[in-house]
Amino acid sequence: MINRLSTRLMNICVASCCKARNLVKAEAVIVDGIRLGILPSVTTYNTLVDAYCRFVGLDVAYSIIGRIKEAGMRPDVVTYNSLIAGATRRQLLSQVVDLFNEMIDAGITPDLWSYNTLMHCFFSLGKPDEANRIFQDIILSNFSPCSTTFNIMLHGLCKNGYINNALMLFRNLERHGFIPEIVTYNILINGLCKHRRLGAAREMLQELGKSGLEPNAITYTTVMKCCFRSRRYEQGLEIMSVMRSKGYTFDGFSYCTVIAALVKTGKMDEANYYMEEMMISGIELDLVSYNTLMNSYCKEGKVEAANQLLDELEKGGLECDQYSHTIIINGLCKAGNIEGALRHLQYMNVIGFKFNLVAHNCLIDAMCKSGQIDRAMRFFESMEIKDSITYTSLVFGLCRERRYKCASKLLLSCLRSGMTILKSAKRAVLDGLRSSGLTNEAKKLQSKIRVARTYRSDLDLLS
DNA sequence: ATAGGGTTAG
Repeated sequence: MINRLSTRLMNICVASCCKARNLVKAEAVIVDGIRLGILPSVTTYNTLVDAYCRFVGLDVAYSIIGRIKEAGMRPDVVTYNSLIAGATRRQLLSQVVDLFNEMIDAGITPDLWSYNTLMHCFFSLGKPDEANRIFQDIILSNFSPCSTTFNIMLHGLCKNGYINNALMLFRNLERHGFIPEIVTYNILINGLCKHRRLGAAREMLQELGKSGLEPNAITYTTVMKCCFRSRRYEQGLEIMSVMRSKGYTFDGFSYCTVIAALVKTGKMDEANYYMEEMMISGIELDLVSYNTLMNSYCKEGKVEAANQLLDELEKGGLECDQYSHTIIINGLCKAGNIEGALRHLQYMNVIGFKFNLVAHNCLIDAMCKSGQIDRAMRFFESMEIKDSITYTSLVFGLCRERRYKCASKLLLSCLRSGMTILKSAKRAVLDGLRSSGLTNEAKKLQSKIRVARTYRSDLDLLS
């Protein structure tokens, strides 16, 4: 009895060390416990599995299964659920599937948590059909879905472009005996904002108010971000001041939203003010905060400082992502250092990052703006993926060099690939053709643009 | 022990 109580105490200690990301101390607590004759339970190990998954790596977490067996116990459904969640966070589908099978082979029956996580995994990998199959299985099986099941489903539908299906499911929630939570509303408001359905988002916000729930910091940050995205900066900043005056948590997410918007609009004084405030607020800076700071440095031309920050965060145990590197590449481009940017792009490639469209677009634009249009065209040919931003930069670049015929060809191939292009880019080409006496070419281009548009809307109707 | 908001390019 005393020992079991001690085990529970040990679990509380281990959990608190894990929460503080101090895994060395967590292990030390276990060693000390064993010395005193207190044996860890599966729960103790499960706590470790989750922490190793989150903060160290999947392999180390997985190796705990061996330790559980050595201690004469068996891993349980929680052990596997934690590992599956870890693999899901890292988007490792094959490992998720392997773990699932291994769990079943070990005679452990997956529970609702397992299926919820699996569903989330499929959604985050862009496999909505598979996720939906799991959802149907849950509904038809003996499990009763819980609120998380519905929230994961709604979020997954929104993220995969099925906002209308999400709304339909939302309207049917009551039939499933489920009352929307604040999380549910936040998921839908965000989905509507991302699909630029601001009116519907506002209605949802009102509905949230009427339901008796209070919007929280996440709701506010979502709506604020939406304002910035639709270039209503004043309105966004107003929401920020409401948040602050009403005493809502103003955390790293909110700071990054505001700082990025200020940097984007060139309001560097205000951006610096909030950056300073964020840094002295005691909020632990995470990767996204660092990326936001790096981008701000770059905007001021301090690429070296941004690079230092990149080293600093890696020394601090964080791992740079493609945003970090793209921000540096963009910074180098904007500072006119195309060679440096190309070197960094190659470095990204060497350390295992996949093709990054944004980084390539930065380089295309920089080459165009520095008068190296032929180099830009060669670089363009080498790109495995292109989008409307790639084309826009090049079309403007070609117009700047008065190569209107070439610009016209590129414009058409953009439209014919089903992409849209800025109106101002079309106008630059048409005006250019006319001003250089190619009136006939301009007319032809205009009608071809019209044909491309009709064709595109036919495609839209078909899909 | 799973779910919601933040960072890059024309």
